[in-house]
This record gives sequence, C-alpha cells and structure tokens, in this order.
Amino acid sequence: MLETRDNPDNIRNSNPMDEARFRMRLSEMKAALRDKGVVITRKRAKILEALLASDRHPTASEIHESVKAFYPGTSLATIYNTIDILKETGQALEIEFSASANRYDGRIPVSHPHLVCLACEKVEDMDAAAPNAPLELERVSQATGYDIVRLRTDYYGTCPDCLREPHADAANAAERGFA
Amino acid sequence: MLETRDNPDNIRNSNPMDEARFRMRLSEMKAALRDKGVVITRKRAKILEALLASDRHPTASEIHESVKAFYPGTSLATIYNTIDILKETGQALEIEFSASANRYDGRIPVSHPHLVCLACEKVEDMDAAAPNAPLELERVSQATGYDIVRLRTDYYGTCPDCLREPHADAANAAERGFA
DNA sequence: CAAGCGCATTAGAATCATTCTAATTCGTTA
DNA sequence: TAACGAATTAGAATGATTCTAATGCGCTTG
Repeated sequence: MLETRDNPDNIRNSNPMDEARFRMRLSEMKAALRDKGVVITRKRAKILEALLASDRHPTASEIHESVKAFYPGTSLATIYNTIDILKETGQALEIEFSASANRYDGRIPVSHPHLVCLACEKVEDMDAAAPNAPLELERVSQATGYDIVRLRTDYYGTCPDCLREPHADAANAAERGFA
Repeated sequence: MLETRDNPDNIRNSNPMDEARFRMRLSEMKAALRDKGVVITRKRAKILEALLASDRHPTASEIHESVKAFYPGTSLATIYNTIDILKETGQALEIEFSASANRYDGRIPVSHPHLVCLACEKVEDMDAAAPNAPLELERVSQATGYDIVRLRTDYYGTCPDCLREPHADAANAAERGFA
C-alpha cells in the first residue's frame, strides 16, 4: 500500500492533455455542435479551447477570463450560453457545488469519479478507477425502478500537495464555505 | 431482473421511520450536540424533529416551514445556524445542489448513495446498496495519496412514480434548471 | 430575587453564481 | 444589398445562503 501511496498517478489524472488528444477532442466537440445546427463562432471556439486547456475543471468565470484575453468584450452570458449547449449535447459535464462556482469537464464528458480537494478546491479526474458507467446505470435502474441517466461519484478530502504544505488559498477556500 | 424491477424496495428506502427509530435517532442527535456544549433549545429540538420527520431530505426552507407551525417567529437564520452545527458534529449530511436548495439527511449521517429524481426533485436513500463507506474512503486514500474524508454517490434519473405519470411539478422543476 | 453574562435569535442587508430581458450586432443567404 | 435568424451584450433579476448588528432569553452567582 505504501507503494501505491508513493505512486498514486496510476489513478489520478491531472496531466495536461497532449496536443493530439486536445485537437481530436476539440474537433469532436465542434462536430457534435454542428450536428445540432449550432454555429461555431470564433468566441465559441475559444470557449471550447479554454474548457479543454485547463486541467482543473474550470468555472464559468475562469473560462470567461481566458476568452477575454482574446476577445475583450465577451460577456459572461455568452459563456453560460455555450456551456448550456455543451451540456445539452452531452459534450460537457457539470460538476455542481452549491457553496462555490460549478466546474466543467469537457475532456471526459461521461459520468466518472472526481477527487475534490477541500483545501485548494482542485477537482481531478479519477478515470482509471472509473466504474463502467453505462453498466452501473443499468444495474441501478433495474434494482430501483428508476430510469437512471447520470451518476455522480466524488471523493472529498485533502490533496497530496495540500497535505505536504497547506495551500495558499486554503484558509480562503474554507472561509468561503467550500469545505 | 424483472422481478427486481417489480420489487425494488429492497434497495430503495423512503419509508417513514418507525417511532422507535425516530426517537432513538433524535436522542442520539441531542446527545451529540450536548457533548459539544450546544444548548438544545425548544426551537432547536423542533428543527431536529423536522429534519428526521420528512423522508424527502428537506431543504432549509422546508424545515423552516415546519418549525414556524410551532414557533411562528422563527427566522431562517436559526435554521441555517442549527444545520451548520449538525454538519460540524457529523449529525447531518448536506446534499448539495447548485440549481436549487440543498437538502439534508439527518437519518443516516454518513456517506451513502442517493437516488435523485430529476422530475419531482425527490431524494431517496439507497442504503441497502451502500458501499462500506469507511473502507472505500481508505481504499481511495491509499490509491490517490489524498486524505479522503467524504464520499458522494448520487444516481440521477426519473423515479417510478414520475415514470408512471408525470409529476405535477415536473415541468416546473425542469424550468428551474434542476434537471 | 436581582444583576449580569453569554449564547440564541432576529430582521434585514449583503453576497454571489446563475438566469433572464430586451436591445443590438453579426453572418448567411437570397 | 436587404433581410432574417441566431449570437451577443449589459445590466437587471433571482434565489439560496451568509453576514451584521441589535435584542432577547436562560443560567449562574451573589
């Protein structure tokens, strides 16, 4: 087990996407939107890029900041508007937080577990350990009589970085009620 | 499997608590609060009762309504204040929703899966199928290097009642962005 | 029984993410 | 070039939650 603790990256997945995967996923998203008759404007393209570029599952306003670097006049409403379309088309996953801003996952847009650091607010994917979501949804549907369409599995705690040295924003995060 | 579908209550748990369990859990909560030096006022006692009485995982304002029936002058701030204490002492679980009010579970205050109906907003316990939470937390801690303290597992879909005949509030719920 | 201390409670203001509104602009196509 | 629909905008509105500052209540101690 100590071995596992020393080498946890077999389960955590917060590495930057490599260039090839990034471009592939980007065209996938654009194709899915076009299929729905959605116009890919330059701003919308930048929003998709910002969503994919960050490995921290950005908030709407983080995406807004990225996009404003290129198109200064961009309104937050446009970000939310595009995110809505992505959710509807199954191209982004919303990770809800009531005490802070929601975060979005455009890289792996199907139900999968996340690791949430209560100190620095980071949200990491945990894809290697993901259950087979479709099977799991079917299993629970059968067992409960529900028509289950989505699954949320999140583990809350303190990340290795914050365990080592408390994160600068930690106190801040706690103050804002994130913990 | 059809058998399971016809008889799903082996996993779902939304039955009203029986009187004995209710009273036992209530004194458990009061004892836990007293241990922390918290005074059990009459209003606070009513808040605990309202939390336990509902099998729908009430919101703060639903609790508020219940309590106001007995103590009309009660302020919402008092509800939130008491909920905070319950969370801190591990006597209530907050189930967060960013698009609607949070819900609270005082019956089973440890991590366990929920069934969330996207139509009528009901939140049911799924305790029979609960993983062994402490073991699971330890397993993921080992595997990731995190210090995991809490787990959230929720299944989203449409409940059997709403599948049979759409719930009166369904359109409403969707409008409010709950889905 | 009275005084005083500290927690509990209050009304209402403040906050913050998100959604809505109504007006304007942009892109395409005719 | 005209015109239509979709995209975008700024700012207002919403709604849950938290904060603030003042008041009330219940205990303890004298």
